[in-house]
Amino acid sequence: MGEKSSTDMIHGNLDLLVLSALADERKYGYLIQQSLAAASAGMVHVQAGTLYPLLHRLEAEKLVRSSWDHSTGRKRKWYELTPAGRKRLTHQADQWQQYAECMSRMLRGALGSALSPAGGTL
Amino acid sequence: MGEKSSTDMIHGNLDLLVLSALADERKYGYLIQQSLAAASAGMVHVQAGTLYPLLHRLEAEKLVRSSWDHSTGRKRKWYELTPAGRKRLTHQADQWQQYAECMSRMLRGALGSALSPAGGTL
DNA sequence: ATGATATACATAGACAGGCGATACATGAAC
DNA sequence: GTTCATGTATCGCCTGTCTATGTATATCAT
Repeated sequence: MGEKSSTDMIHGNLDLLVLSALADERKYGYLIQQSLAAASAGMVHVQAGTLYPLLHRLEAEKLVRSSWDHSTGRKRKWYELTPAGRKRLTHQADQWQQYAECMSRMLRGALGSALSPAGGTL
Repeated sequence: MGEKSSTDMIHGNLDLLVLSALADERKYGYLIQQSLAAASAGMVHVQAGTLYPLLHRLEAEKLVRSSWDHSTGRKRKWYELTPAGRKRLTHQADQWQQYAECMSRMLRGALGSALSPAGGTL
């Protein structure tokens, strides 16, 4: 019930993930969704209702730019990183790394105690 | 100023951090605040307006239990993990670890490309 | 051909977590 | 006696994510 899906931890890092998905090549929304799912081995499911507004926001912030492709039957909106977006990607990835290491350190310490609690409540 | 503070990434993991702060010994709110800041070398600043409601929520979920101490001049509300809380801590820490590794893998891949972009836009 | 499913984009409303502001009370320092 | 650190608490706001819904085309099985 109270279980939080792993996608819950994503909060605040979705920008980063989407940016990272665009690092190697331009992609359209649906493709970003698929490639994130693939790259994360199914851990990351970005909902369409989350992704598209997010993409619009990134574009408004000039971190990505888009162009429509009507040549195929299904219209696709291709997104690519702007230089600013690429810069943001590296910066934010770096920040995340620092944060993750910090968390790991803290959790390692706590888990040591968790296995042998002071109160001996177990 | 679209800069997000590192505390922004905390979203959804604050429960976990607070739980971890209580792993080794019982603490009261203000002390949790201080010890998290110390353990994270200043990276994690839990606001009072965030912490206390969170603590109440954890207690409602039976993950922690509290008791007032009026013996000193300043009244303090001491919190300690329940067995359920300890279980949640280990479980959630494990989940986080998996998630973090996943993120790291994805970012490493992306950053490789970020330094040598396909479009050569740099 | 008809209907189900996958592709593809989009918006709207609800919800929850975290933040800033504010409040109040005690103890210590000056 | 006033200022600062301690200590707990609530409220309203913002933002990010989710669910539900809507539209339209391509593909595949029946």
